Amino acid sequence: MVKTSTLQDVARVAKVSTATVSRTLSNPDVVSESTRRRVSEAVKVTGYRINRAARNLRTQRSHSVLVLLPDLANPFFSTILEGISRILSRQGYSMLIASTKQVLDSGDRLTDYLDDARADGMIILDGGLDPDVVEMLENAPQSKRVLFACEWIDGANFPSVRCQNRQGTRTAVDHLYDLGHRKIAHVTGPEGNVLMHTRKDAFVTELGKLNLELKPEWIIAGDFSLAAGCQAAQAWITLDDRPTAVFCASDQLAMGFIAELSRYSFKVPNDVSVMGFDDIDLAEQFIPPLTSIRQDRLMIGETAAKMLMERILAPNEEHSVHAAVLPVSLVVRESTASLN
Amino acid sequence: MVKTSTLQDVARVAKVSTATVSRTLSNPDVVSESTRRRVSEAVKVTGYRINRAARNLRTQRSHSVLVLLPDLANPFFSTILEGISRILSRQGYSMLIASTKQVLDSGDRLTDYLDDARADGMIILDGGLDPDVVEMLENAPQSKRVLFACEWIDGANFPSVRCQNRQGTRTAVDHLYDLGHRKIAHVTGPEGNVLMHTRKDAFVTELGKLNLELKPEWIIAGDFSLAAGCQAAQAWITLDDRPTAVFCASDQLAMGFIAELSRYSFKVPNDVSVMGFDDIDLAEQFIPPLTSIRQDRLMIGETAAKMLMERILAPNEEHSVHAAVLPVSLVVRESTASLN
DNA sequence: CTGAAAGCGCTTACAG
DNA sequence: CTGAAAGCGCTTACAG
Repeated sequence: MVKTSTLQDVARVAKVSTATVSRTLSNPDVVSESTRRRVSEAVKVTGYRINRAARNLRTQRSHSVLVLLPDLANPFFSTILEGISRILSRQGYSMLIASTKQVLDSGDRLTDYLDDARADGMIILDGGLDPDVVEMLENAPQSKRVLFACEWIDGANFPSVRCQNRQGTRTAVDHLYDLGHRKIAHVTGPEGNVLMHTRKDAFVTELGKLNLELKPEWIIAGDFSLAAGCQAAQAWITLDDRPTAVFCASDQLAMGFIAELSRYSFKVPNDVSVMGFDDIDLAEQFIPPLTSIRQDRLMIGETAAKMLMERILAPNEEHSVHAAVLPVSLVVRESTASLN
Repeated sequence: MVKTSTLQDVARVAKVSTATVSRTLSNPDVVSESTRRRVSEAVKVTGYRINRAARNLRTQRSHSVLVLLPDLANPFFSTILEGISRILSRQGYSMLIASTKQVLDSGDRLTDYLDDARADGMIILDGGLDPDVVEMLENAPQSKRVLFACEWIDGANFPSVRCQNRQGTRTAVDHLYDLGHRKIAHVTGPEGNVLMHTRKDAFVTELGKLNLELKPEWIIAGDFSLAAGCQAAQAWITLDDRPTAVFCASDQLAMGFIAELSRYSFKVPNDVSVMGFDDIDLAEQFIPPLTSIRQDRLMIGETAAKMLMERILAPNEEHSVHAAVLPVSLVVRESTASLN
């Protein structure tokens, strides 16, 4: 372990006080031109790097943000992380990652990250927190630095970023309707999930508006996963009166659905139109390429990080945006077709 | 911002010194039973949480590890992160994530993370670092705390974790051979990538061993992506003498390859057997389900984290394992079939 | 087993 | 514009 140089070393070389070195580095305008030169020369000579642990302790800031995922292994989140990280690193902040399960299993509380000076704020991508965990978050003195993205907690008042789930669902149903479909099924996300309810509700509403029949068995319970999509396909197959189109609450569901159908020699879109939600990267390469509702995950991440940073850097200001709802768009590919 | 209680507060309540509180918390065996009780009572009363910034400064440890990815948006890495995170959190360490591009674009040096007390070590999942960056890492005083996973740097001496790339490639070729294929093509990873070269080299060697013909145009340049897989399919289609089997260096390549073929009405595996490498989650659900070489990404992550933690916690010991090479296995599904 | 004291490396009011 | 000094909240040799 080689000793790295400290502010003291720089001060000694530049023949100024450590206060002046610190000022030069963090607020150059406030020192004289010649001092600035001497200090930056000394920094170069000594190879000085600021010690962030020391700065963090002194400034009472960790300069880190925690991103909490339901599941680290879920690829849905990668692009969102990219967006978050871009904004954070631009502000000199680091991105800490953890999964809800790991944090809670280890006996830690979510608020510990804020309380023990590990993170200045957190972005939660998991709307499935237990009510008592949510309550603790709400009552935490630091609750102003907690923000939800993608999912959110109904009834709680955290700022959040999400996509237009209702609008996207309407667009999906309308697309199928415009293709001539009148019997449309929905494969849902997991029970209790806020996105599942929002999309299902919007689905039912839109069918009502269009005066379409909706048999109870046309709402097929799923959970966003490939495997659930496969099971949903089984359910569809056994129906007496099969819907001619299926709107799945996620692309993974749609892919599983189509994959399973093909094992039973059903053709998509010839035998049934299928569409998803999210427009993940693979949707385009799937066979058939998947019609989907696109959400801009990079923008979700960037928006969430910007909103959180505002709250961290100016905690006492009023922040105009409390919930950012980002646009979605219909991407028509080959898994949906006219009813003929 | 509510004031959280400090060691001082706990000491006052427990009527002991801060030294004793600190000891009780970090090394309970060394204090008396009664002290232990008084302190833990005081901790409860005050709601004390350790301030990690202070501890980090005092102990000269950040209690964080940086994981460096080539690209945050690539889902290949998610399970590896899960594995790393499990081990780290068990040791009270946090996981910092950044992408090579972002770090270097921001003007920071990779070694800054180690030098400025942000991270105690780093796991690099990017074998494509520029030679000057590698040189800087090697010469850094902290180079003992740098470890590569999945990919590595040829010629550099960092500890690393990887899968059996050669063995996996041999297994893939043998599988196709056993099915009766004698004309086998290979779609490679990106030029310059260490996995690409390893797998290509192993492929050529194995074909040689089996006395199989290998025309130069049967090695098709790719880059691990879906899009490259599509292009490779185009290349395969235009061949006069088409190989009857194709070994792709990644599952994404294989999926792109198959997707594109299907647009030209070629059937897999009837017209050509195709297999991938990695066995990503989706491989099983693809149509047809993809034959692949499975690498255990969870174990890669866990092994990497364990090896790094050993080096962080016992920097002066000799560490027996310098390179961990983890087993792969053949997963036979429906994208490969007997030549008939 | 316990306490007094030093010190990790910064930043920042305060005074000049 | 600059410096002396205090202090962020811990841990740990040292002494008893």
